[in-house]
Amino acid sequence: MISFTEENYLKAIYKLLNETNGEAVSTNAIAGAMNCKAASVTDMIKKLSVRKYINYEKYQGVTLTDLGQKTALNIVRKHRLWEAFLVTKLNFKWDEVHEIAEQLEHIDSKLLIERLDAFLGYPKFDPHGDPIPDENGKFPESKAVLLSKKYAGDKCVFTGVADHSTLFLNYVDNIGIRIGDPFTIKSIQPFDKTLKLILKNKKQVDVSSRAASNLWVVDNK
Amino acid sequence: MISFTEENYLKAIYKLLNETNGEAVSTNAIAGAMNCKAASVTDMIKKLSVRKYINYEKYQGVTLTDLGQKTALNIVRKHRLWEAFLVTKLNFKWDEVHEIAEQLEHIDSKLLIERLDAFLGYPKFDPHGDPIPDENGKFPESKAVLLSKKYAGDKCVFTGVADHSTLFLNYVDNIGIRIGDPFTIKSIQPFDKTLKLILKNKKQVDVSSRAASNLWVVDNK
DNA sequence: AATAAAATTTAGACTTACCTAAATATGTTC
DNA sequence: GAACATATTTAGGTAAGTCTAAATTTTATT
Ligand SMILES: [Mn+2]
Ligand SMILES: [Mn+2]
Ligand SMILES: [Mn+2]
Ligand SMILES: [Mn+2]
Repeated sequence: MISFTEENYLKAIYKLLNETNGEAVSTNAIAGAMNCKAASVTDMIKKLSVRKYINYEKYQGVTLTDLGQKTALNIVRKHRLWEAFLVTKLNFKWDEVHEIAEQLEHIDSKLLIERLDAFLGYPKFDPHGDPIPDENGKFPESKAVLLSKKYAGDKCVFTGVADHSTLFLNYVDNIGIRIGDPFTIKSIQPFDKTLKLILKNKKQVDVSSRAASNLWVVDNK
Repeated sequence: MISFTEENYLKAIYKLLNETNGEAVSTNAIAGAMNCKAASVTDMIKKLSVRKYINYEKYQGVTLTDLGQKTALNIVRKHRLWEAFLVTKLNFKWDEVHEIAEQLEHIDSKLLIERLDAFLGYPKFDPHGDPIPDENGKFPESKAVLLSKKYAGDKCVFTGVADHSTLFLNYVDNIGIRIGDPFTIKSIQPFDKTLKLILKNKKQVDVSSRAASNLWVVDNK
């Protein structure tokens, strides 16, 4: 049996490995993510290593084994399915679901997740546009790129956020775009790269370069 | 903050107090319910007593304080709402939900439970016919009595089970009665008190005295 | 290559929730 | 009301997960 704490470490290591593009994750980085001290991390990674969830050599950081990756992806899957449930069935806002999903992701029942997935209609993305891996850990295809990479005249569909903070989510709410909404880039201010967007309701909004680099979009047609 | 373990102790004490009709619950009884040793119970009840969840005097057993009762009822509420969710929304059978609800009952979010309750249409009873207390710990009215107390000729509606074991739940499934079903007691065998029931589909079934004392019913008209 | 700085590990401790074995209190029987 | 049986508590210990402080290794700088 795997404990909540072990699951949280694996999830943290999984996320950090994404940021390092697969480079071994440092003890300090894990301590930062887990909000604990490096000494505690050393204890835990020794244990996870013995249990074959991670590859670990003293002073060299860690990577996930296949078992560790599979386990981490299952937690990510559960987290995102529960977030989808909270938003689509229980009318939560997308900035209210993360904390609750942090708890629900540890519920241990394969059947429950199968049934929940079916109940939700096998969603491919969560309320923040994050892809939901299937039971084998496979992610859905996605051609999303950051809005900051696009050009004036491009027609896009808003598909997700890279920043999950309440501050940013509220900012996006206020702009008036929702996941799935199409828009056109009217112009990009040469000086500071502020984008002027035309939304589907014809309204125009300015989006800072900083904000644009936290918005995922796909081409529209 | 209250731990999962503390919550489980309070729930166990709550259930045992029901069985003793309010008489102080013994250390051994709690150990039996919690599947642990009496010495562990003594440790825990000292702690729960310090935290004002229970009334405890050495060697005299325990009762719940108002805080303890309120806390226990909230766990019962969550347990039963989650069971209702699993059965009515995720198509679980009534004998499959208890273990999962044992986990879900510890999820900590007032808003989640409010939303879940609304999503389910404010159910008053769970899939086993057990009453769901409201957010103030108040139970719905119920006039249910055990089938074993009824007489030949009585018309009843089946409202719940007193025994939650898979064995008994499957037995009830096989008899062919479901919660909410009406039936008439055709006769009661004088020798062993076996009841002969006439179901709504005209089928007749025999129900042993033992089974009848685990079936809750209300009068039908 | 030597030294300084930063990262990591080790050592020793604390808390929670559990255990066994021993001590003590309660209750039951004669 | 002794003596025995049973229930409960106390004493001392373990494992998980955390901490601080000290030791060690790696990395960066001169
Ligand atoms: Mn989240
Ligand atoms: Mn998400
Ligand atoms: Mn149950
Ligand atoms: Mn139930």
